[in-house]
Amino acid sequence: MTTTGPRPPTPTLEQVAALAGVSRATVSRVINDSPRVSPEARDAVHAAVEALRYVPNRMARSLVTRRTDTIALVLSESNTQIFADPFFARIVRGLSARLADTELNLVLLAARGRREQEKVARYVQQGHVDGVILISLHRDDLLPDLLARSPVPLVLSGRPFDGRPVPYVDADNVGGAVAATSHLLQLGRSRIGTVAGPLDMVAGLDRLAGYRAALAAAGVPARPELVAEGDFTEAGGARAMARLLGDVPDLDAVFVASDPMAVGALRVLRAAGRRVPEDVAVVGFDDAEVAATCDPPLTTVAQPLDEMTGGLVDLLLERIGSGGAPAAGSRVCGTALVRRASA
Amino acid sequence: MTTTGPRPPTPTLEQVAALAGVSRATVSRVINDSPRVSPEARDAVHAAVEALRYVPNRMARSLVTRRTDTIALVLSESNTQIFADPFFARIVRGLSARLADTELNLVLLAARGRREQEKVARYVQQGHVDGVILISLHRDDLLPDLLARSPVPLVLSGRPFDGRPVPYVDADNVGGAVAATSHLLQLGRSRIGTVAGPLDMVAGLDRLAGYRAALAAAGVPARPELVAEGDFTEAGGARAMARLLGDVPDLDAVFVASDPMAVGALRVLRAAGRRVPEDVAVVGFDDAEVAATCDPPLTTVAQPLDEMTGGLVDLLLERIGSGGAPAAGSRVCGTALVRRASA
DNA sequence: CGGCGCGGTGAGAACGCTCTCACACCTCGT
DNA sequence: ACGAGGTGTGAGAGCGTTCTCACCGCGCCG
Repeated sequence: MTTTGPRPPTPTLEQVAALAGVSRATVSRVINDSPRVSPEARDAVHAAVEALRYVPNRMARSLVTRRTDTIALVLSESNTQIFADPFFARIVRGLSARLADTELNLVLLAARGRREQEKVARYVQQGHVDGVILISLHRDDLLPDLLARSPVPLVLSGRPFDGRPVPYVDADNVGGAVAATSHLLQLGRSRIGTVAGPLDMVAGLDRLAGYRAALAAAGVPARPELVAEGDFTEAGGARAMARLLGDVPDLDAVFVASDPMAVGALRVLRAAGRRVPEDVAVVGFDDAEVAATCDPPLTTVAQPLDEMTGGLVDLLLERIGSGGAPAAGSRVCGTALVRRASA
Repeated sequence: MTTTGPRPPTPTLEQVAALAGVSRATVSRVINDSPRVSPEARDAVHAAVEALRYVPNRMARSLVTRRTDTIALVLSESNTQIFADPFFARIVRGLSARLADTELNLVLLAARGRREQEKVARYVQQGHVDGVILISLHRDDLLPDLLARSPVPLVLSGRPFDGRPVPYVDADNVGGAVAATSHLLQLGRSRIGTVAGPLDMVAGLDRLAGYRAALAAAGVPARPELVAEGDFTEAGGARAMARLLGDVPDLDAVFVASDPMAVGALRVLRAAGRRVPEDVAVVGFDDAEVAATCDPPLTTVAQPLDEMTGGLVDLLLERIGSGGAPAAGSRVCGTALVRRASA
């Protein structure tokens, strides 16, 4: 008969020890598989664990070890757009995969708006996690400061705004944008526009800077009307493309700062009767899955995502291991132009 | 000079007490603002907390209170598609908002593949969270069983497959689909197809059942070629629509089981030269943001998301409060047809 | 044959908090 | 004037782990 009432008490180490006929210490040794245990004791303990369905209490363990074996991926976004970005999904997948055969757990914390950011900061400060990976940073984001205040190791996905001493992993956004734009120049295009990312994010800024640098290096004069700001979403890319096309009807190429935006741009170009790449050549950024499947397949700048997620985790673990040691070791990963049909 | 080395020791209650000239117990009372503390003591403690930048250690607290003030939203998905679904983003937003002015924290746990599911189950069992909300259930999902095994309260977003005694909150998918399909019938359409959701999910199944029920009630014979299965994504919707159009060229209406799929369907219809709603009337499901902005604006079935997320939280808190008490109180929320231009 | 090392074990002290008591003090009412 | 009742406080016992020690018995070398 199932009785209503308080939770059934979960078994403790003590009870396992009693059942196995050994001491708490021995059970603890078995659980953490220390070598110094006789096979008999080990078997007895395993049997008792099995019988009692014993699961260690993490709170108690963490209290003494001062580790939680959990790291947080914090997304600081005012809207929930970020979820929709395939880049984000790939980061999550990459991190999970990287942590798959470790003891470490990954939790996602979403913080939109000041109150939630403070709540997340508190969560971290209270010691729920061993380290934090912070993603999707905007210029006025409070979270880096809030988190830097606590002793919990922090690494950033993407270079921070002001040169604060927080280690990070980033793609070479400038280099990638230069490669993309140079490619369009080599194609003989001269009226090259760009759909930039949000300019309150470093990735948006850097990709725009790369675009400008490539043009400048080729001696092409900068024309402000060739730049339209997007927000990394497909809809935003479409809007920006429409603006560009309106202002510069004879546009013959465009560098779009993310693949979702490029998909939106392609749609607008087609609707406007422009052929891609004949009339307008298009290069994207990210090498998202959609880049290979859209029509026409998108020439784009690939980021080494596995290397980046791996770097993020390595950096974080290193800092955790060293007790929050020196803030060195940031990494910028090279990008590669992937040629497809659109340019 | 910043020295390399182990973490600076975080202050403890003891130290705050010493500085404030009171006992641990009093500090604890102030922290948990119990009424039985004199103003002087309260001020002294607050000052000490401030001075030491004291933050309570959650592990220690949880060890004795047996609460973590954290609940988990677990997404069980083999791919990371779910992130891209605006429905998911709205759930997260709704839950966060609902928890905003409580002490409760929300963490997201992603589990794709068996190993990650087991890892998530272990995380929950070890006592990291007070309760779990499980979302995006497929038929063969292990997680409900894995989680039901632990004493941690669980509620489902969406009705479970077999009638297991787990409380849930769901939209009236059947009713919504009936309303959508009936609407198309009332428009005088007779060759009504459907782009169904994945048939290993209850929402997919129920919406298809509603479509069939409405047709049957109207005496319209069922034609298998009028049903194409999608996967709730835009690309999947486009594929399914293309299939449908190929098999049934004289289709005059379609009920699409999610708005992202409907957007894909609209694109395919336009590419095929069909006017919406003149040639083919389209009804979606979800009332996602995109439904209002796409072209033409989408007639769709709205789910009361705030009610649903609220219900989820209420149900869970109730069970947490009662120590995992009876599995009653599941809730099915009514839906409403939102008329726009597409049908 | 006595010590020495070593593998296996258990007793007990932390870890940082909450919470139950018991106690001191300070009104009141009679 | 004296107990009853309330208010603020502190001592101390846990919560379920880990980890340091000390201990025991054994084989081995000198």
